[in-house]
Amino acid sequence: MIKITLKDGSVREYEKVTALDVAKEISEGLARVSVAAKVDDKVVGLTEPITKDCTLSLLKFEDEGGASTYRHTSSHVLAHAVKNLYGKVALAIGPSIENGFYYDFDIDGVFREEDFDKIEAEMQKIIDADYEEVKFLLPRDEAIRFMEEKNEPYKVELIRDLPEDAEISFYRQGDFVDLCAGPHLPSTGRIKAFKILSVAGAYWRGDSSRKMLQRIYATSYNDKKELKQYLFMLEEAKKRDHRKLGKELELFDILEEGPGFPFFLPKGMVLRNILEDYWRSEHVKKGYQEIKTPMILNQKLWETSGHWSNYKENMYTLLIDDSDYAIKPMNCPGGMLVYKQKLHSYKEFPLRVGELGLVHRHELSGALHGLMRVRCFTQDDAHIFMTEEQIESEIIGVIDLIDQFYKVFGFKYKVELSTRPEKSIGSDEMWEKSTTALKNALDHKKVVYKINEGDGAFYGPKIDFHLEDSIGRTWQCGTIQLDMNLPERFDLSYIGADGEKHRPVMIHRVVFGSIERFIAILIEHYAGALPLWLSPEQVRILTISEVHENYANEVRDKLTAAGIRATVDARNEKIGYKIRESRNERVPYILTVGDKEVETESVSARNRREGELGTISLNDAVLKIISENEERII
RNA sequence: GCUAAUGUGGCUCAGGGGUAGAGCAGCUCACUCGUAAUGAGCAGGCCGUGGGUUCAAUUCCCACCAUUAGCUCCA
Repeated sequence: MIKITLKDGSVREYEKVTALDVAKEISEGLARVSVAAKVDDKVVGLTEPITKDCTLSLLKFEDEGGASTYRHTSSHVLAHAVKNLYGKVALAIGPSIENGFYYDFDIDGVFREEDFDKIEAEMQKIIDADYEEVKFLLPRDEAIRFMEEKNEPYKVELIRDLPEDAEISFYRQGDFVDLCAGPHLPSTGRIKAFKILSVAGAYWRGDSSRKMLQRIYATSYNDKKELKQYLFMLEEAKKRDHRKLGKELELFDILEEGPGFPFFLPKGMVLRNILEDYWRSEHVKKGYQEIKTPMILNQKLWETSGHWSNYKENMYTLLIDDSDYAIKPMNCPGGMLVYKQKLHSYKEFPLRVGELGLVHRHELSGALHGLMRVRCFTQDDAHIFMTEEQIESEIIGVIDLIDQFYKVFGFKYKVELSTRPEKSIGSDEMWEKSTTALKNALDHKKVVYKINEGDGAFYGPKIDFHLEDSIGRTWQCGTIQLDMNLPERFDLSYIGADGEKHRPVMIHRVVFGSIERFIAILIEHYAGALPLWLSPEQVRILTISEVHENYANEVRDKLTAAGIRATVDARNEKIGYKIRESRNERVPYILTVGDKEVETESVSARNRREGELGTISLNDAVLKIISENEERII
C-alpha cells in the first residue's frame, strides 16, 4: 500500500498509482488542468508511477515547475518536427527557459524565418497525433550504443558526462526518442498553443571554441489567449525600444564613430540632469558627501586594487610619459585613495562618500545594446565606511533610499540576497557576521527576498534590487555589496574609541546602477511618455493664429519664471497639426491659446494623464503645472 | 570576440550590372486657420568603407567597419 498525502492534508491509499490517477479521482477538471506533479519536493510527470509514500501536489501550468514541464515537452515536439522535416540533423539540448523554450540543432545550413511555418505545421501534426510520452531507462553502455546508432554524437557526449550513479532516461513519442531527464506531459496532444519566435546561433555547451549550432527559440502556453498576450508583450516591448524612441525623441544617439559610447543630445541632457540633481539632493539629505575621482590612474593603483590581474581584459589602457595607465572601469580604487588621504576616527562613521563616476569597460562588440549595454557609463556609486556594529542600520538606510527612488518612478521591485561563493576571501566568521547583518536589515524592513546561495562576490555578500517595468520585465539596478577585500588591499584604517587602529567595514552601493541604463529603462517603462517632472519639454503653448503669439510668449515666460520648461509653437499651421506633433513628441502639457483665451487670460489645456481639461485661467494652469512638477506626479 | 542577417537622402523603406526612387521630416509660397496630418513647389544621396571582377558596380565577389538577433559577458 502506498500512502499519498495531498495538499489539504487528506491521505489516500493505493496499490499502484500515478499522479494522473489521483487527479482523475478527485475530478476530471483537475486532471485536465494539471500538467505535472510534485512528489515530495520533486517535479515528476503525471503518468510516472508513484512507488512510495509521499506528499503529492498537482501542478498547473502557472505553478512552479508546471510551465517548464509543459515547455519541455514542447521542445521535444519541436525536435521531433525538425527531425521529420530535415533528415540529417543532430540533436543537442532543448530546455525550457523563462518565457518559452529552445532546441539546439546541428544541421548543414541555417534555419530561416521562412521555414517557421513549415516547422510549426509539422509540430501541429505531432500534437494532433497525440503521441504518448513513454519513459524508459537504459544502462549507460546501452544508452551510448543506442544514441550512437541514431547518429546523435551530442547525446552520446551528454551521457558520457552524466555522473556515475545517474539514472539515464529516454522519452519516446511516436518514432521520436530523446535522451531526457524529464518530466513530461502525458502526451503531445496536451500542448494547446505554441509559436516559433526566432533562430540564432549558439555554441555547443556555450563554449566559443566548439561548434556553433542552430538554436530555435519558441514558446508555448496553456491556451491561445495567453500565447497571444505574450506575443503582444513582445510587440509592445519592440515598440518601446529605447534605441528607437531615444532617437525619435532626440534624447541620445550612438554613432558609428563611437560604438558603445553614447552621445547625449540636449533633450537627453535635460533628463539626465534631472536624474542627477534629484540624486544629489536626496543623497545630501541622507548625509552623503560627494567626490569626483580621476578617469585615468596609473597601473600601480590597479595592481593594488586587484583589477590589473582580474579585470585587465576589460580595461582601456594607455601610455603617458612611458608609464602605464588605465581608464577606470570602476570607481572604488579612486575612492579608496580619497579615504586614505587622512586619518579617520570612528566618530566620523558611517562615512558616506558618493560619486557619479564615468567608467569605461571594454565590452565585446556583440554585447553592445543601446544604452543598456555600453562601453562607458556613469555609476551612481557610493562607498560607506563604518564599524561592524553599524552594518545593519546602515544597510537599512540604503534599502530605504533605494525604495524611495524606485517608488518615485513607479517601479515595483524584487530583492535578492547572494551569499558566499566557493571561491572567496575572508574568514568564515566575517562572512557569517556580514551575511547575518544583511539578512537582519532585510528582515527588519520586512522585505521579501530570495536567497541565491553561493552567488555573492568573492569579496562579500550582496543584496540586489531587480525592478519591474510596466510590461513585466525585470532589470537589476540597485545593489549593496559588502567588501572585505579592498579595505585589506588598501590597508584602510580608522582610530577606534580604544585609541587603536582598526579595519573599517566598507560597502559599495548603487541606486540607479548605471544612469545610462536607467534612462533606457525609464524610456521603455513609460514608452517614451516621460512623466511631467522628467520631460525635457514640459509644456508647449500652441497659437491658433499669428495674432496670439504675444500672449503665448507671455504664458511661456510666466511658466519659465516658475522653473517650468515651456516652449511656444507659433508656426502658421492648423491647430490639429500642431497638437498631433506635440503629442507625438510626448509633451505632457499642451496649452492652446486663441482669441477667447487672450480675452479672458486663460488657456485651453490638455495633458497626457487627464486628457482635455477645457479652458482654465492662466493662473490656475500655472499653479497646477508647478504643483504636479514638484510632486513628481507620474 | 563567435555565428547569421542587414547597411540606399534626417527618418521609414522600394529598386537593381548601364552611374537612383517613394512617403514622412526640411525649406519656399499660398491659406490666418479652434483640438491627432491644408495645398503647391523646391532642395537633399560618392547606395557603410576599401579592394577585386567587368567596357561599365550602388547592384556580383572578397575584406573591413557598424548595426540587429543570439552565444558569451554583465551596470
